[in-house]
Amino acid sequence: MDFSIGELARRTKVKVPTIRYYEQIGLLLPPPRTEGQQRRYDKNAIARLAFIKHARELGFDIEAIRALLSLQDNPDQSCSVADRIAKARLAEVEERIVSLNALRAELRRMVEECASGRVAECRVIETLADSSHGHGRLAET
Amino acid sequence: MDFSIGELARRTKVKVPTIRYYEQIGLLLPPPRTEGQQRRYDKNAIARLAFIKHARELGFDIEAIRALLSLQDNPDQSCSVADRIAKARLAEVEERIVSLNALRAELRRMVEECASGRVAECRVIETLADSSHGHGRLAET
DNA sequence: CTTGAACCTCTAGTCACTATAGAGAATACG
DNA sequence: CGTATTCTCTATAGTGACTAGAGGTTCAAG
Repeated sequence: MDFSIGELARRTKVKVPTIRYYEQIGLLLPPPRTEGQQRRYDKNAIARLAFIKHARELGFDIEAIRALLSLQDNPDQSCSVADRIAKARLAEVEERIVSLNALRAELRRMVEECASGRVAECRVIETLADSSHGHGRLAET
Repeated sequence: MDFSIGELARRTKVKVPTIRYYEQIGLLLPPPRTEGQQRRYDKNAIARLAFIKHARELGFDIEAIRALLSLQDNPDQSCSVADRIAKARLAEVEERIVSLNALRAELRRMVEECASGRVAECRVIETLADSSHGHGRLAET
């Protein structure tokens, strides 16, 4: 019925050091320990960790997840906070897609125009050296 | 003809500490100093820093930029290395766009289905808690 | 009982900066 | 020339979300 951190890692596909890290920053409660101080988990831990994992995959940051978890723990509250967090994340993602599309366009142009000759006439290098590019923060990746 | 680090920062829109950082990691050569040990730059520094800035905006990492700069410094080499670096970056960006599109779809579904009632029946929280989601690393943002 | 995989804590490293502190240098104005 | 303001200097630490490593302990199988 209860199992080790390695088993939890296997079942959730979250790495062992990451689980310990989540405990350290307070996303996971410290579980009971064996006499030898090894952590023992139950299926509630799987559910909570799966929640965290899924939220991370969707790009929510730790603070957002902390808020979402506390909502999950208090199901009588209004869900407007959850809604707001999700909408904010959606807006970020949409903005990001726009700038990555611009990025892709410029990279494609660069690559297509490269004649694979000498650097002296390379469009890749030339494009980078060209200072007439006004875009703000395109990348951040 | 020569100017301070603050002036270079203003002209390239790269922050002063970032310029010093680039010097520290060897992307920019240490410039001459005044008697009082303040850095003095010329227009070559503007060009090089603009190159770096543009490459960063396109999401090239420091190591890639180091390679691109060394190509720029030796224009007789083949440009196939530059081509390869740019293509690799393009591939990264395209992969990223694909996963962000999947992300956007899931977030939209979440947000649309949220009836803004109690958390107990909130689709946002429910979706996150649902462990039947097999996508690998979607986000990383 | 012995082996060896899995576990423990703690510290430091990743990336590309950004922030802060405390001190000295340069410039504008009166 | 004095002084006030702004700029610059170095050095160190912090960011987010982990990941890697050292060095030691515990557990379960055989």
